[in-house]
Order: sequence, then structure tokens, then C-alpha cells
Amino acid sequence: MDGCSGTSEVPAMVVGGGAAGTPAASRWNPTKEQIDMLENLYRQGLRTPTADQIQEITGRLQTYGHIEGKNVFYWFQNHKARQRQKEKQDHLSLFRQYNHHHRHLHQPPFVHIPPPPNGPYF
Amino acid sequence: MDGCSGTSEVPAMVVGGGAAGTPAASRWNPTKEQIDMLENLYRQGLRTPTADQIQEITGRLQTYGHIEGKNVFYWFQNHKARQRQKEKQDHLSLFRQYNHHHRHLHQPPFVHIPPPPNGPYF
DNA sequence: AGATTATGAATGAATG
DNA sequence: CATTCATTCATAATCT
Repeated sequence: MDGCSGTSEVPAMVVGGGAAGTPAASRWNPTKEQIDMLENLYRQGLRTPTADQIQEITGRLQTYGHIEGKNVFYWFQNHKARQRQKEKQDHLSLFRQYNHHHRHLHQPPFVHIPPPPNGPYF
Repeated sequence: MDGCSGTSEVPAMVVGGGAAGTPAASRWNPTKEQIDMLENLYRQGLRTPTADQIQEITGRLQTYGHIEGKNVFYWFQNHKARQRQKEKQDHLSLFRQYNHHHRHLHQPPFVHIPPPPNGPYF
């Protein structure tokens, strides 16, 4: 939970000694096969896999290299988010004076004005 | 996929007033002290603080920086949820993805909130 | 080598 | 309490 706000960040202890053979990855680096498979799943419509699906996928991808459940989880989160962001960018750059793409943005007639959890709490 | 680089900065609807100097934090950025204290409370067994407790905690944390009740509320929600997910992920691999014996962390009726090191009180 | 880009990771906020 | 979205930070990859 640090994110990075604190400027006084203790430099993470990079695992792995000076041993040359062990890169000691600080973060997961997917192999081509893994990416290919993940993108394939995404293409097939999978957007936010459930815990079970993540488990399943992780297990299969482990044959191509080290990978954990959270990596799969983050991959889908990021991929989806950035795909969405791309679309936003596209529409922002060249605003079509014609009909703008819909994008099911269901907006209730009058949206709730974020009255934060004032409900039972404050 | 950019993310943060300043290729084409898309200024979202930053709420900040026209005032220049104000960083206009769009979202709460906890300080180290605040996080430390929150984690400490969590360690002591506090999981879902009541409205009163939230108020109390918020008041104390305000000495370290700007913070609102909803931030405290959300922090506990998120921390608990993510701690749970972590445990799930750590113990994946083998069977028993379901129905793990969860420890009953009984929440004490009143949690002692340690006063700040140099608090305004004595 | 340093700058830039792509993307993994983290977390605040919100909704169901 | 779970699930999801958005934004940001950190860093591997890549380019120049």
C-alpha cells in the first residue's frame, strides 16, 4: 500500500543475488505464448474472469512459464481498461459531427449525485 | 496505451477550481502516517468501523493531512477485501479453493485508538 | 546512454 | 461484502 505517494520510498529489495543465472524478476513478464493465449481469450469475449476461471487459466499458462493468479487478474483488468481508454481517445481526437458512436452508456434520467455513503454511516 | 506519459494529456474533468496553485487532489492521497495508523487499527482487529469509530478515526488522522470520513470508510472496505483476496491467491494451487476455515476475528466492542505521538492532547 | 513507450501492479472510489 | 472501474505509479521494453 504505498503506491508511490511517499517520496521517501524505500527501494525495493530486488530479489536475487548476484547470481547471473537468475534474473530474479521483480514483476511478471509474460511470454509470447501466454500473451497470445490471453488475447485469444479476450477476443473470445472474456472480459472479467471469475476466480475459478482465473485459476483455470493460470494453471494452463503455467506450462509456458511462471505465472500467478493475480497476473491473470491484472492482465484482464488492464487490457480491458486500456481498450476502453483507447476508444475514448479515438472519439476525443476526431469528433464526428455525424452520429457519435453509442457505447451503451446507460444514463438514468437523473443520475445520482454521488452522495457518498451518507447512508447508514455518517 | 499510454497511461501517464504526457503524449496528449487528456485533462479529465479535474475538479480543481481555476486556481492555479492548488493541486486539486482528485482523490485522497493518504500519508505514510495515516496508512500506518489505519493498518495498525486493522491489526488490532478493526474491520468494519461504525459511524462513530469512523468519525473518531477521521478526526485523529486529520492532524496528518486532509482526510474525510468516506476515505476511512472506503479504506477499511478495500483493505479487508484485498486482504481476503490475497489469502485466496496465496493458497491457491491445491484443492480447497472454497470453504477455507476462516478465522473469526472478533471485533472488540471498542477499539483503543492510540493517540498520535505528539497529539494535541497532553 | 538517456528518453520514450508499453504495460504490470496498486489502490481509491464506487456500485450491486 | 463482492465486484468493477478509473487513475496512477513503477518498471521492463524499446527507440533514438
